[in-house]
Amino acid sequence: MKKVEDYADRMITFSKRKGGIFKKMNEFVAMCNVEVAILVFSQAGKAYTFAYPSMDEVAARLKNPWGQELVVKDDTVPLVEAYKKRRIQDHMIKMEALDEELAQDLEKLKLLKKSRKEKKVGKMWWNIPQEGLSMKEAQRRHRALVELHDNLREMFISLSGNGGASSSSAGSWGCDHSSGDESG
Amino acid sequence: MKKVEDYADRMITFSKRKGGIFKKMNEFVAMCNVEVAILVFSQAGKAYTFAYPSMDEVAARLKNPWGQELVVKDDTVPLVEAYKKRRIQDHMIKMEALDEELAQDLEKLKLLKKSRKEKKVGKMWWNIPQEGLSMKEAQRRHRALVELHDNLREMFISLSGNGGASSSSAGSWGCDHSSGDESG
DNA sequence: TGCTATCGATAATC
DNA sequence: GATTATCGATAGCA
Repeated sequence: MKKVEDYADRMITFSKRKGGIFKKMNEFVAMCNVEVAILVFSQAGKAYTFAYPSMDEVAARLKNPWGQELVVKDDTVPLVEAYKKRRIQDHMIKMEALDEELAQDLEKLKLLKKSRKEKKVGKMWWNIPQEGLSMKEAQRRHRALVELHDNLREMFISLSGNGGASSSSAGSWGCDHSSGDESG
Repeated sequence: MKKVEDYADRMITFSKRKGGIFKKMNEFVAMCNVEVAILVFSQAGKAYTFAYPSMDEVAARLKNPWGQELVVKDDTVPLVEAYKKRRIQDHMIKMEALDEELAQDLEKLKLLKKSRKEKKVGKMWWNIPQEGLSMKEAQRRHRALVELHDNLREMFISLSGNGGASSSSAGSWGCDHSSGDESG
């Protein structure tokens, strides 16, 4: 959609649409029982807010969420299929190589877990940057974990006989990210 | 407007409407050159946000409007702060959960390696699934891992510098509850 | 601002 | 999750 070039027209459009949006928000809030806070700045620097029940309440909800449960989808299905035994010889060889890598992964992960468990997670989450857990370390940690899972992946792929290639480091799977999903 | 009583129906409505709002907000932002931040809590206590250009930018605008013509409530600033903290906490919780899963994986792998040295290799392969490691599970975990990493990366960027990487167009939606507040 | 044709969003249904 | 009829939102105008 195109930007409204004329300033006066844009203000009119802004006014109208803002009304529509706020009205719509009222409907949504009424229908779905959510709490919401909206903050809008027009080009004039004027602020408009919409909040239910109130800005304070919504902010408080952030600090004290009543549903702290993290939802992890589990599509795990009871295994599975017949494995192609004739490939076993090949896979055994690969497994030998995996042994070494796994040993390394184990060490990496141990260190990572150890250093983090010593600090209570709940108490330091906003101190992370100060704690020295830098971006670099996060990346290193990620790499270690991904390596481990890549090894796992290849192992399973080989075992189940599905085609599969890459083995290096970065995630090569389908990595769709859905930010928020509630109706699953 | 009536509240949707049935939970399942409400979730569907929520899903659809959040899409609509998301789209509409994009139009709004594009047409009228406004800055906007939306924060919504679903009934599950899950937070969804829409921000343009970013939460930080909008929050900053509160402190530094080039035309401070309007009196703005003070509680909107803690709102953004709380929002940041909440996001970090969510990620840490996810990380904890992942740790548990990874620890389990590691145990199983240890057993695998161990028993492989003791027994003859040939017997182990098709027993892996029964050991509790499934392909789907590994995939799921890997996806979670990659997603987590993305979140962490964003988190660190947001915390360390004021990079201001926003959810700009994609990101979040939400809806629910009644009544509202309009200033304008 | 109020009115209206048009367009888009949604609810219902599959 | 997709399709569609209906209803609401909006752009354009006075």
